[in-house]
This record gives sequence, structure tokens and C-alpha cells, in this order.
Amino acid sequence: MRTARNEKVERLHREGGARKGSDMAVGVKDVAAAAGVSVGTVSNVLNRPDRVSVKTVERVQDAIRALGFVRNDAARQLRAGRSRSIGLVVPDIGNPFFADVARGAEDRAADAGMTVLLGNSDDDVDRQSAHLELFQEQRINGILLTPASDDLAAIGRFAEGGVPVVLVDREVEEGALSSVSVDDVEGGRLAASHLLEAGRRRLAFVGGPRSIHQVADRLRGAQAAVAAVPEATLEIIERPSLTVLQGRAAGEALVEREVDRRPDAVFAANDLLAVGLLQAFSFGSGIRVPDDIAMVGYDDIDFAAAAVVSLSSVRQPARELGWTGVDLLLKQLDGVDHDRRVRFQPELIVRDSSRARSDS
Amino acid sequence: MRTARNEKVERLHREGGARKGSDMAVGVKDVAAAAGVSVGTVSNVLNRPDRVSVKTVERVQDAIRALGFVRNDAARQLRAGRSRSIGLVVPDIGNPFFADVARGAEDRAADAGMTVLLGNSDDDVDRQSAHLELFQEQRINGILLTPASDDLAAIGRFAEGGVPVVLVDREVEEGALSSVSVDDVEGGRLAASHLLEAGRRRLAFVGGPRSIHQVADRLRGAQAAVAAVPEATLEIIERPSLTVLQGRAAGEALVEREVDRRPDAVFAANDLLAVGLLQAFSFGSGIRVPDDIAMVGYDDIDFAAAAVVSLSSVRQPARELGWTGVDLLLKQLDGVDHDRRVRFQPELIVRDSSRARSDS
DNA sequence: TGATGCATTTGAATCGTTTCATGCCACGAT
DNA sequence: ATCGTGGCATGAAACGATTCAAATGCATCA
Repeated sequence: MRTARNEKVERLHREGGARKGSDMAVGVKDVAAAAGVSVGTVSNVLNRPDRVSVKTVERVQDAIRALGFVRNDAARQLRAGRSRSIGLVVPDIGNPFFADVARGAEDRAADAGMTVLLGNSDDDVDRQSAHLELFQEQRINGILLTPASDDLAAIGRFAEGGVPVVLVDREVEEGALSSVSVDDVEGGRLAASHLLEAGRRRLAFVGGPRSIHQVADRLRGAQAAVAAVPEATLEIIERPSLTVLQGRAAGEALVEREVDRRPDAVFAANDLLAVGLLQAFSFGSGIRVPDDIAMVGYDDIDFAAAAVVSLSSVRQPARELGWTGVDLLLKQLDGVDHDRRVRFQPELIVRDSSRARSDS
Repeated sequence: MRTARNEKVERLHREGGARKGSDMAVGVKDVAAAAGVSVGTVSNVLNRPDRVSVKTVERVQDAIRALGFVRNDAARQLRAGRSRSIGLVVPDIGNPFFADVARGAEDRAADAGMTVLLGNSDDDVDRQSAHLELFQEQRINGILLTPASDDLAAIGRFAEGGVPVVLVDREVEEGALSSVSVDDVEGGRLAASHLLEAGRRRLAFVGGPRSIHQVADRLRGAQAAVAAVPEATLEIIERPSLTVLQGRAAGEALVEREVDRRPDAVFAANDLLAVGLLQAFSFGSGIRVPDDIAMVGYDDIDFAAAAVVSLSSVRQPARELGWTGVDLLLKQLDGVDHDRRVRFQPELIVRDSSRARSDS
């Protein structure tokens, strides 16, 4: 045994430290042998250098370098009972909003020496649970999840199974689930108030299916703001999804209308809709933005600022959402007492699409 | 020992299968005890059900369900010596192109029951190697990497360390590295040829630093196409980065020019630049797209189709890039002989921004 | 009846790291 | 000289799934 080890180390040395191929894994035992200490000491150097004398630390670290030792995380986490990864399940990483969430999450995780496992659910419950199961096998430390379904019960059960879950962009009334979200009611209020303050009175809300939590909340906020101004009205233009195409269709319908039946301001439930509306309004439609119709979108995606008529939008801190989600998870893991639900306030970014009428 | 195990199982049963809390992990031993078989059999049920009698399989699976057993992947991979994850390191997941790459990679990985570890390098070599090291500790099966630096030597050394590496959107002349990429020279040629065929002769290329491999190639392709048409010219407008802002600045500079010194077509090195140019051209600039200046971008990001003047663009199959990258990795792992470098052909998507002059 | 072959099951050994009770040593106080 | 004390180092045990040589049961055939 001893001898075998030694031979192995010698072979490694002979090869000059930079091993080609990959047939042989260097373990703590090899390092220990090379440094002339015990495995326990090597482990201490790795994890609690302060408990080891300076001289020994150096010797061990030299050996680590010389042998090109890389910790085997599987063994480490087998012993520890937990891994150093967290799972992130979003509907679609291709959606810029979630890409930003992922970015924030990964940043925070990397700070903590943790790693992010990515899963796309496509809003499909089966894909979602497939990911959750796989992640669970990896003994992830926790999950950031934007749930695909309204069936939070299943997720609740999952959370009770011992894996901390943080809901992203979705709150749950009660129970053990943590969440990071943005106050969508306030966002809707902000948008509508801004339009009202700019002197608009005939507002319209263009939004996706009301079954989507976020859409309903944004509408609610807008309604509240409108209700506070006596002569103001809010028309609801419902759309089946939140895409550019739907926005364009909605816009074209408005263009068709008689001029005095058009709203003088539109609040779109997200920026994609808003972009579609903008497109419809610019095809020689006779509608000028913001002169005839002022526009406010939601999400403040990168393109909002880059649109031809730069789009006012309610900013959601997507990156912070991800960052904070992981932060919550980490605190939960450390057993630190903390808020289980963080709610951000949205911010209105005013751009050209809702500036005062040029002819006011 | 026996007794202790049995007590544990009984306790689990008493709690009704759905364990609250998380103080106790269910292992193969528990399952084995509950099913009245040995651990080896449980393992066989899990991994080679065909070697176990039907009756036993059922009994074991019942026990698994009853106890809520979840395989501990750490132990599994410790024994196996390798994990079931692959690493993905991109400059920024917030960039729609890389988000799509990630999407494709994750799809393919999920098909194979594998999991994707995500890392953002921010084009920073240190961040990049931090990720690589972390991933290496996790004994990932391979890495998909869009390298931050030109220092492929370091990455080559890494690859020789035994971890299969697939470069994404970047090729390497020789050596052991696999890659998936798109033929950028051809993409440049396509764009320029298209503009030439539409009758344009005074072309301009707007592009980021030439040190970026992709930029240089796209330019090279465009130059080749232009050289083939005697009276055609190609002006190069160099820009320090590939952003909307830089595009707008370049556009404004063109607007300033005397009319007869302007190009009649612009090929932008990516869509963000193109969007910026479009913006500059539409501010009552007197430049109409495509009548005065035709435009072609690169990447075909989602917004290209949604722009006010819908943008012609050279499509890169981002999702396939990711998908194929993982596929290459998997083949490499299975020892299947296969191409180590896959190169996609780009595709030109023609939209309004480069249609024939309305007054032709 | 015993031998033979096949299908199934067994359980100890293994992977590489961390933990922790234990041992060793040197130095200062008594 | 003896006892404590504190600083370091040690190495066996443990984590949980997988593997594989060996054992077992069972049916078939000579």
C-alpha cells in the first residue's frame, strides 16, 4: 500500500507535474505522501489553514501544486451531505428578463463559491418536475424557481422535503416558501399615475391573459390610480399572450378606430406588447407617439431604450431579483434569521414615448 | 445494526411516507431493508432492472416510493469517478445570442439526463478560470466554452488535463480542441452579395474591434464579395464595440455627411449596431431605409424582425450551436468517433431594410 | 440421485474527502 | 522533577451508491 502510493507519486514526478492523459486521479493521499504528512493534515490545510503550522501549510501547498491536485467535490459533498450548487428553473432562459435573473443569481452564487444548475421549464409542469428531480439527486442546496403552474401545493411539498425553495417573481400568500418579487400593483399604479399626471384621461390597458398573476396585479394598480381621478377612464384591451405580434394586432385595431374613440394613452403589460403597439402606430397610421397616444411599457428590457420612439417603461430589477434569490437561499442555509419574502419596488423610467405633448 | 435500521424504517412508516422536516436521509440500505432484499439488489433495480426478477423489481420500487428515496448523486459519482453535469461558460448570459446557446445546450443535456452548470465570464480571464476550476472540482464531464481570451494555450492545457472541451463560436486551427462555430466569412459574403445584387455599389461595413475574431471574419467575407464586382467599393467604419450606442454614433456621423458621400448600403457586424444605425437614420435625418441606405445586420436577434423597419440579418443558429456543442461532448465521452469540429453555415434573412428600392 | 447450467441475489470492498478522538511534544509553572 | 497546557499532527471511521466474485435456488437432464 505504502509502496504503491509512493510509486504513484514518483511516477507523477517523473512526468514532470503536468500530467498528460487522464488515467490517474490525484487524491489527498497522494498529496499527503508527497508532502510527508497525513491526509488529515492535508484536509486541514484545505479547509482550516489556521490550525496548521505555517511550515506545513507551505509544504502541502507545494505538493498540491506539484501534483496538480484538484479536490473531488463528489467525495466532499458525500461526506458533507450537501453540495455546493443551487438550482435555477425558469420558463425560458431565452427571455431577456429571465436571462437577467440568471445573471444575477450566478453572480451571487459565484461570490459564495457556489455553482448554478440551469433548467428551462418551458412553462411545462413535467419538464419542471423532471428538472427538480434531477436537481434533487444532485443534493442541491436550494432552488430558485419561477413556477410553471399554479399548483404551488406540489412545490410546497417539495420544499417540505428539505430543499429550500425560493420563488422568483411570484409570491405565495402563506406557508414556508420564500420569495423574491416585485410589487406589480405598485408598478401598474406608477405607470397609470404618470400618464394621468401628463394630462391623459382616456387610458387603455393592453395585457395578456388575466390568469397570469403579474398581469392581473399590474392592471389592478392601474385601475386604482385611475379611480382616483374623477374624469379619467381605463379601457381594458385583453390579449391572449404577451408578445410583439399581439401588441401589433392590438395597435392595428386602435388605428382602425375613429379618432375620437381612441385612448390618449396606453399602458402595456410588458415591453414586447408595447413594441408591437409602437410598430402599428408608426406605419403611416396617423397616430403619433406620444402626441396622440402616450405609451408606457413594463420590464424595461434593453430594447426599450433603443426603440425608435424610446419607450417609457416600468423597470423590474431582474438582476437583483436573481441576486437576492440566491442571497435568501444562502441565509436560509446558514440558519440566519431573515425575511423570507423580499419584495422590490418597481421604478418608472420616463422616456420619449410618454413625454409631454410637444404642442401642449 | 439490523435493529437500528429496522427502527428507522418503522419510524418512516409511522410518519406516513411523506416525511416532514429533513433530519433523515433515506438511503439504499433503508430501501433494501424495507423491501427485504440486499443493497446490491436495490442498486440493480435502479441501474439494470433486467437482471432482477419482475417480482423483486416491483417490491423494491414500492419501497422506493413509500420511503421517498432519492438517489444521492454524490455517492454515485464518487464511485463512478465522473458526474452527470457539463459546464457552460459564456461571456454573458444576458446577451440574447448566448442565452439561445444556453437554451440549446440545456435542451440537449436534459435529453441525456445531464445537467448544465452555468458560468458567466464577462470576458474576464480570471472569472473564466475561476469557473473552470470550480467546475473541475465538480468533476464535470466536459465544458462548453466561449473563450474570453485569445490565450487558447491555457485552455488547451486544461483540455489535456482530461476534461473534454468544446469551443463555441470560436475555432482553433489545430490541436485537440473540438469546436462548434458558424462560418463568419461566408456570413459576411452573404450579406455583401445580397446588397450588391440589390444594385448597391457604395457599401460600408460598420464593425467592432477587429481583434474580435468574428468581426474580422465577417469583414473578410464582405471584402471578398465586393472585390468580385468591379465598380463596387467597401468603406470600413471601425467602432470600438458592438453596442446600440456605437451604432447610433456611426449612424449620426453618416447623417452629417454630404449626400453624395454617403454609402448606399451598410452591413453591420451585429444587430445591436444595426439597430443603433436605424435609430440614427429615422430621426428626421432625411435618410430613408432602405431607399437611400439598405441595411443588413448580423445574428438575427429576436428584435431584428420587430424593428420599425424590419431588419435583414444573417442568422446564426445559436440554439443549434449549443445543442450541437453538447452533442459533441457526449459523443466524445462515449468514445464514439466523430467530427471534432462542426461548422454551421449562416443564413441570410431578408426583410424590409434591404428590399429593392420602392422607386426602382 | 446427482450433476449441470442458468437466473437471481448477496454483501464486502471501494471511491476520496472530512471529521474527531487521540497522541505527541515542548514549554512554563509549581 | 512533575504536572498542565496548548499547539499540531495523526489516522481510522464515516458518508452512500456501485460493483463483482461468490453463493444460492431451481429446473433440467443423464
